[in-house]
Amino acid sequence: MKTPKISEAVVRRLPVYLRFLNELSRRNVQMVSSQDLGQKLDLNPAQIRKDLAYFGEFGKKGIGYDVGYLIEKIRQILKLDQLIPVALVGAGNLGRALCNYNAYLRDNMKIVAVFDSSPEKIGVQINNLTVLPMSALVETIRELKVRIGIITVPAFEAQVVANQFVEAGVEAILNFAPVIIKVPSEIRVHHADFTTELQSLAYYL
Amino acid sequence: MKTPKISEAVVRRLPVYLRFLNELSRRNVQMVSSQDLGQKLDLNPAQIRKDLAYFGEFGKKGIGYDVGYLIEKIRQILKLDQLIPVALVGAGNLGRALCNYNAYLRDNMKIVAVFDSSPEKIGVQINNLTVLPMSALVETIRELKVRIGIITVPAFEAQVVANQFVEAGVEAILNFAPVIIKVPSEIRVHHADFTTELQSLAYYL
DNA sequence: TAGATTGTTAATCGATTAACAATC
DNA sequence: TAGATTGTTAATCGATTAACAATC
Repeated sequence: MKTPKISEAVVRRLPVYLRFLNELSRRNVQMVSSQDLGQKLDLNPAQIRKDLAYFGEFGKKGIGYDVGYLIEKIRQILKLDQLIPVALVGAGNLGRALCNYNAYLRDNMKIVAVFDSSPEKIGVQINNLTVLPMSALVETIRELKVRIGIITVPAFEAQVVANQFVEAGVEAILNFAPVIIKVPSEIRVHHADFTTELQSLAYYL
Repeated sequence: MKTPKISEAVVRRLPVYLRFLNELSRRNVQMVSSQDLGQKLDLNPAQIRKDLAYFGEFGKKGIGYDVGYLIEKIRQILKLDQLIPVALVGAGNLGRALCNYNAYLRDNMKIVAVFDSSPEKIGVQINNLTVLPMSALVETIRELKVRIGIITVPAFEAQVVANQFVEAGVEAILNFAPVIIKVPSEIRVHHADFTTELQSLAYYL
């Protein structure tokens, strides 16, 4: 489990593997080959084998991969074998959608705090969480040991929220606002903006 | 405006350029250099120049790019100079969030129809659209000349919805469901699943 | 003119794919 | 044993970056 420069492309595929493996597990499938995986996930089998081989020898030659064992290993790699507290800022439609999405509960990620800047949102209940004011952000995040912050505020507020996350000691940020946010290099930011997604799709019409 | 094999990476950056150029335009900035852009967007200036050069000579040597002109050109490239009707299936939290997101209205994309399979959702008003039953999907999409379909249903329903989109003649699909959907190769699919996004982020903790 | 910045070619870097020995 | 599939090296492919002549 050392890190000999794993590319981002590899890391992004791991959750996709995990998701499908979980489905196989639910269907009580015991073993799976890189060929099977490749077919279902539209990926080259050699690539899948190579991706996994970065982290260890998880398969059996001539047989394939044990589904349960591989799930366990990928969860370890992604650090999903521990509870990861997440905070979200922006209790709008998107924010509420993410809160209600409990799919990641199974994978040990949990939104433990929700914040908003507008007074009429504060105190509102979302999925047994009470929306807190921005003034409570830094302290609450420190108390709850939040490691990942999600930003679902309008673009013009995103950088301010990011700054607060950084101040509070968050290690990674998932930004849904349509703007590039700047943070110190030791903090990881992923951008998940669906307007750019939709616009790039238009190119192929 | 011919297509000498433009890579997906290039196409994905164009909306990011466009977004920032729009902001410059709002601020009445006339000209911008690849250096400026690169700094703001965390990209290599040479890459930006190369990306744009695939589509034409939009800049002026020694000067930079005219903001308004570049906006116009990128909008043409992305086909955002015409109205693009979009349909959405799945009137849950995420679906409603996307409907309310009117940011893409400015960019000529418009959600013109919303569908859901559960009876209690049908007839509900979302942003002056009435949620329609799945049985109306194919006919409505053909009538409204919908070109892009958005899927915000649970994973187990996503493939069925995709099949209906294909039958109705949609040209591209944006899938938010956490599952790989299979469509004929002439139809473009982008996956925008934030659970995989969040999980890959955990790797970097 | 001098300084700046593009468009483009060449060099570098990195990621994907093919191939195959090892082995279950 | 024969067939299948991994782990891994080598080959290929593609994308990013550097460099610089052209030129505003």
